[in-house]
Amino acid sequence: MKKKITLKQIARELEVSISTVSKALKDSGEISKDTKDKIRAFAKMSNYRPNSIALSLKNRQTKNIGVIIPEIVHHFFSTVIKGIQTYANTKGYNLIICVTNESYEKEVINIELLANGSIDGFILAISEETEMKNNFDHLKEITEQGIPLVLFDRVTNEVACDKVIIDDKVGAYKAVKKLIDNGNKKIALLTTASYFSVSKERDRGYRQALLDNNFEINENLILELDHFDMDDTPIEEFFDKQEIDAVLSVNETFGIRAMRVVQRKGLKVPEDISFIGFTDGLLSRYANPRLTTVDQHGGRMGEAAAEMLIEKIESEEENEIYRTEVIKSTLIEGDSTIN
Amino acid sequence: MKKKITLKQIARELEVSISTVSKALKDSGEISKDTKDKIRAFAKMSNYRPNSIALSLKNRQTKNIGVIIPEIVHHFFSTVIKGIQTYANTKGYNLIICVTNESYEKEVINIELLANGSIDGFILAISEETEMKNNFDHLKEITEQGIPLVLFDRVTNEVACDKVIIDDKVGAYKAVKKLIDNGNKKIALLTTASYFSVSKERDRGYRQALLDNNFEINENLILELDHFDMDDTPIEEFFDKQEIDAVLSVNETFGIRAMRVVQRKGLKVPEDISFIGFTDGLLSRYANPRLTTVDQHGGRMGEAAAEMLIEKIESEEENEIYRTEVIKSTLIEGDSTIN
DNA sequence: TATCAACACTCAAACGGTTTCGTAGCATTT
DNA sequence: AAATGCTACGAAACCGTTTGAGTGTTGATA
Repeated sequence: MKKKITLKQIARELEVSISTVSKALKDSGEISKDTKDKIRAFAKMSNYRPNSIALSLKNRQTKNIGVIIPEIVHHFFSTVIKGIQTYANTKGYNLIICVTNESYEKEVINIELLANGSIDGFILAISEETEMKNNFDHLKEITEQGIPLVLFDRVTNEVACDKVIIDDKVGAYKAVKKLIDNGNKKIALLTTASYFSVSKERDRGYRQALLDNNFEINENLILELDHFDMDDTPIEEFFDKQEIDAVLSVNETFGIRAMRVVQRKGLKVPEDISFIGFTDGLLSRYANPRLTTVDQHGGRMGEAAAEMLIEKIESEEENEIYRTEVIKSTLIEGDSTIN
Repeated sequence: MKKKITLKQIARELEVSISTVSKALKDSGEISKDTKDKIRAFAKMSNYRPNSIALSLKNRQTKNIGVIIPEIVHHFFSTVIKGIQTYANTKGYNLIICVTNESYEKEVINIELLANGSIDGFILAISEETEMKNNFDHLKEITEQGIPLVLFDRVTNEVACDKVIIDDKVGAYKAVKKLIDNGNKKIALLTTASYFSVSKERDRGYRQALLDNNFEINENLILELDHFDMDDTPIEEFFDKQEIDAVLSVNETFGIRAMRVVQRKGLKVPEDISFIGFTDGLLSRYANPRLTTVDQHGGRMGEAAAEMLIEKIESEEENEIYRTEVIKSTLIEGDSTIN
């Protein structure tokens, strides 16, 4: 087993000083060609690579980005990570990824763990529990410490930092508009509990589109579901108690599940009832029929977030100007709506 | 903005030496109670946390694990990551995740980038291109440098290290056995190009099961597909040219796509034709009918890999004894087979 | 009254690099 | 011959922490 070689060892071996070795490898003009060649040959032979920890300590930068997300087995979030990776890699940054499992405590712990010099900045989507508690002190603290932070998707106004979101409201609006234009009258909304920032925006878009088109808002047409409850009974009851001709779902799974429920009831999609979901993931793509969706462009969000963060990290001045970038959502026409 | 505070600053502020501060915070017996109390109070007040980079340099351990995977927007791999996280977190390790996009070059680069002291060990699934090239020098190199390495899922015998795999062959065998027991006669296999280690094993299990039950192996019943080709024509032709009453697919997507093709042809699943896929992901769960699958237990694989790696990292002796842990796959009965 | 241990600290080296400054040795200028 | 300028290298500080060795003061012991 050949251990990692250091400058010191090279220096001793070649009987020069450590600084000479360092300078030679950096192609400094201070070192003669002969010495340089000798040192470089030896370094190459012994496969020398500078220790990145030592560099981090010296330069006070780690070239690591802390990415904190609520869930990883999740199409949208993994897409965002991919986007972050793509951009970060071109800039020489690595990703330290922590999953909070939607827990407030884990979010706090992970942030504290990384804020001690392990990373140059954070990219984070707020966990459900944190949104519920509405407590963002841990985030304020890192910004106060001067650690750059970019929030994406699940954001809050409480914290002054860069943000990347999609136009959830507009996305929902466009979806409902399409359903209305197709002649649908009873348009339902499948959503999650109302304290989630994204659901809230989508809910707003839904209502706005209805109002703008002279529809009345019927609260009976709005069904709140729980992520973790896999029981379809509430969905069945919802569709049993009233006639519905179109559905907007704030995510993929509710949409797919509802589609199955109505299909089992013998309805045809999209002839009898139309569906539009959020998130253009695998589920939507492989659904039968292919679900029409509002694409959130997770990849682009990730890239945007990474770009904003790295810009902040590498800029000298401490400007306190924060931007919020809005990624445009797109309606992807599948076969669950009439096109 | 309050910058991170260091031992040196505390020392200056309290007019003691750096070592006194350090020792006081570590509750050393060398320091008097009075001084200790004073220092600890100040440290707490100023929210002191030791710089983890400095500690890494000193202790020559980073408490970071490098995880290198071919793809992240992928149910199986993200499940594995989750498993790794779960175990690693309990041991105080963080994850640095790199995605190779199935590229050999990216695999090499990412390994080199992290092998310079950034991580204490690697968990890795070999990229497709690397499997194709059959070149594992970069992996051999890190083991030679004494950096612990655990390979999972996509492994090779060329590299001496710990491994975690599932019993792909047995999984496929059990699946085919079930199809045979259900009375099916024409059992097809949907697979990928043959140089992928996992496909190879699943192929073997398929053949073995057939042979053991006195079936002839008919190469016409085996269809090789490309991941990235979304065109269903080859699948359609495959099912057009012959009668098939059961299908084993080496992944989810081929299975779901084939199921849709035959459903469009008017066949009923599972009455007319049965399907079993590998990977129990969202797609299978939300498919219509719910796909019967061979569950690979990605989470357990991840946990096992993390456990093996951390054990190696934290063990003093350099034993050259390597284990291969085999995770048992389970047949999850959905509605795409007769149960 | 020396001697010695205990106490409560400080010093300095080390981890592996980078970088500023200093200087020995030589050649060139005046 | 003295002053100057280059070249090519070394010494040392620094990043933030740990830790073994060293030190000055006190009180007890022989």
